[in-house]
Amino acid sequence: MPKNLVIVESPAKAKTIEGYLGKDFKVASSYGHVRDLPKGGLSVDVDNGFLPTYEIQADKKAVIKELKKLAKDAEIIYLASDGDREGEAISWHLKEALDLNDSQTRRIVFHEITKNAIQNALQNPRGIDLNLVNAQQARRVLDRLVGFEISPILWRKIKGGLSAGRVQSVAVRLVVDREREIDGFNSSSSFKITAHFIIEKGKILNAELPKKFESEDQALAFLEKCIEADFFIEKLETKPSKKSPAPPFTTSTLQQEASRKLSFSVSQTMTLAQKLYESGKITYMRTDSLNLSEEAINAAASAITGDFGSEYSQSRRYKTKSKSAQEAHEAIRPTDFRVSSAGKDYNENRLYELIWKRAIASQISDAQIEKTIATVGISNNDLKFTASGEVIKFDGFLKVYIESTDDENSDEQKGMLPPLAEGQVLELKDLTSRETFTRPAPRYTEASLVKKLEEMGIGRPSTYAPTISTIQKRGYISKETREGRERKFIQLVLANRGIERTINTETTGYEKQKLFPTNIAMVVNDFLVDHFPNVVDFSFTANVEKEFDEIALGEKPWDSMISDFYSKFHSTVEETKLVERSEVNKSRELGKDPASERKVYARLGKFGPVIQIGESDDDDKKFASMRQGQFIESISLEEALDLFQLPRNVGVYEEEEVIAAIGKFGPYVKHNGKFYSLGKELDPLSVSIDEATALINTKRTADANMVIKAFEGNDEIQVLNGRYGPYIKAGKKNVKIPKDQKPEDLTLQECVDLAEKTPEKKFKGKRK
DNA sequence: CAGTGAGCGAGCTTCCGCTTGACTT
Repeated sequence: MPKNLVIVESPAKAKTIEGYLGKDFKVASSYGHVRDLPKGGLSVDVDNGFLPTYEIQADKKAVIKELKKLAKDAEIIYLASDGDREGEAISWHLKEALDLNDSQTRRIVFHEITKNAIQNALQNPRGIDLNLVNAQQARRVLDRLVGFEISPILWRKIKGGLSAGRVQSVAVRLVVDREREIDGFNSSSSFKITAHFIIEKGKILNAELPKKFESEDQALAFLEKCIEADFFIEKLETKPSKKSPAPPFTTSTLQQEASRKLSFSVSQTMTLAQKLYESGKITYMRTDSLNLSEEAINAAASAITGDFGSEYSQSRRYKTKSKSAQEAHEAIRPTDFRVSSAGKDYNENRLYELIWKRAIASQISDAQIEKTIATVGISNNDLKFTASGEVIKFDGFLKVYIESTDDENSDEQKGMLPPLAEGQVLELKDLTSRETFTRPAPRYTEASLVKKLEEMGIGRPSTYAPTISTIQKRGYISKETREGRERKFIQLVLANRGIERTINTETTGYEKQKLFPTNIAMVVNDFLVDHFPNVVDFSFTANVEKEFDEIALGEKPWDSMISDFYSKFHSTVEETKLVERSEVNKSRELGKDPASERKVYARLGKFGPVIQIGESDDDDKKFASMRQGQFIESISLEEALDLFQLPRNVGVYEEEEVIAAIGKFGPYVKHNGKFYSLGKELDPLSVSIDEATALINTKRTADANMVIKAFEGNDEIQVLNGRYGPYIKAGKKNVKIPKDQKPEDLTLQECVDLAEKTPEKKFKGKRK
């Protein structure tokens, strides 16, 4: 029987550590926090020193029972939860819940999972730091007070089930503010000049004018002057430069890169990383630390030297910039740098590879680059073109990893310039002036919102993914892909001494998986900004964090900090209860309906944003739901009136009426009881009877062709032609047909075999 | 795969931060 019990937070960690310690140690896990404020009510005694009531969480009863049993058999119990505020509190709650006495209890902390670090920690035990525990308690109580006092006001004034909180309300505010910024953005255009020069046979020099022209006339004047001009290399500069690798991943940077490079959602990244962690492939994935253990740095150096040569090895130690970082873990890295590929499936594999590359690159030498800038003079003008190129002299870390950016305007990789000499005369091939438009700040993606929150010190690595999903579940934010619209731009091209003007089109505003606020988010946000400006202030978290730090240092009692906050906060809560519902959910008057001469309003109705024609006390007032992407604050009268044209009678086909409308799944036409989706090209307001019948007929032929093969005596299994190609339908299972198989040649047995080989599909949809 | 929208009242919803599985269309 082991005489020592070590309790850590994570079971995977427990397993690893048990391997490091001898027979005298049993290592168990608490699975995170074990006690919390009860779910049901406030459970904070605001009249009595804010005394919290704690209870063992329902899902931790079994854990506590097991830990109690282990503790009874042990002489010494080491509480080894993380060394941060939350970890200290976990140790204290464990001590309370397990009824441990001081003499048998030790508190130990380690920052990396290595044999040395753990043995070192065991040699240096201490007691529980109650100041740190109190700082956590203050954090917990503050969040409960804010969340549980504001949310019920939202239920009464706006809609049931809504929520507000220190973290989520700021996240929503960021998205709402950005949407309004985009809505109010006035795009202006200017003219950018690029030139192609012929150097020698086949070699072309691309150059651009650093100055943009404000108007087409100015651009045209420049081009006209260039007809008579000579061009020459005025200056050639070569500068050595270097590039350094990015530090290894933290939770937030991993989420960002996996989003940009692999198109993973924030929660998908975390689920995959969790699997890699549990199978021992990577270190802990919820961390804000850039630190690598000495052992890891040495292991990386030896892997790099072995794979690429010693000139590629450059050990680096990174310091975490963010103040809020709590450094309880290492950065995210592979547990074994020699393994460049791991994971149980395609996506685990891709995520592992990303982590491996980033971590190993952080320990590889800088890339040495030679940058060349050529200045092209114009004989009859003081303006100059520039052309730049770079040559990689030593690739260094670029051999394995290139970081991506969110910046949509960032230059693609620059190539090498053709051989040039100062004074060299250039032959102009063509010169283009293209109208370009200024763009507003981009909408957030899940990952870029996490990045922003982290920069502001709001939220923690363990909560980024849940926060992003909460604000979507509450109906504040939706993640959408939206088609862009076409925009015309002017282009002037000078070639062969003549200038040609064309008007071309480009697509703008295409948004892929971006975050859009809903009307409810706007109403809730405005309410919070009006009445609780301090709580949704972008620096609220940073301010209270400073106070939590003071509590942790023993410089301030936790309950007086909470009391200072609460007295003002709670009186605001009481005042706010008196605010009228109609004051919070204002209806906006859009104008008059020309048909009925009645007023038109936009407001948040019981079932969502709605347009209303007629006064609220009219018996025959009319309603229409607003469409996605329409906002109460910005919808025009014209757009609003359009909504009343649906459902619309498109015409008659085969003696049956064709109706166009918008349903739950988007715009559709209905004919003879069947629905046909209109897709993105056709608008239900303008779709013609010809377009509608064409759609009905294509869908019919597709239906007729759907069954490729059926088997006699077995109606469970069929070979079908689906949207993504042929597939086998075996009961409820859909099985893709391998490329080397012809669908029409499949036998029943082959279908059965393929179906059996395919694992049950995991559910990926929304939970009810 | 709609059109809904009164007012009353009971009883429900909610926070953030630590952890994993169990569960569902």
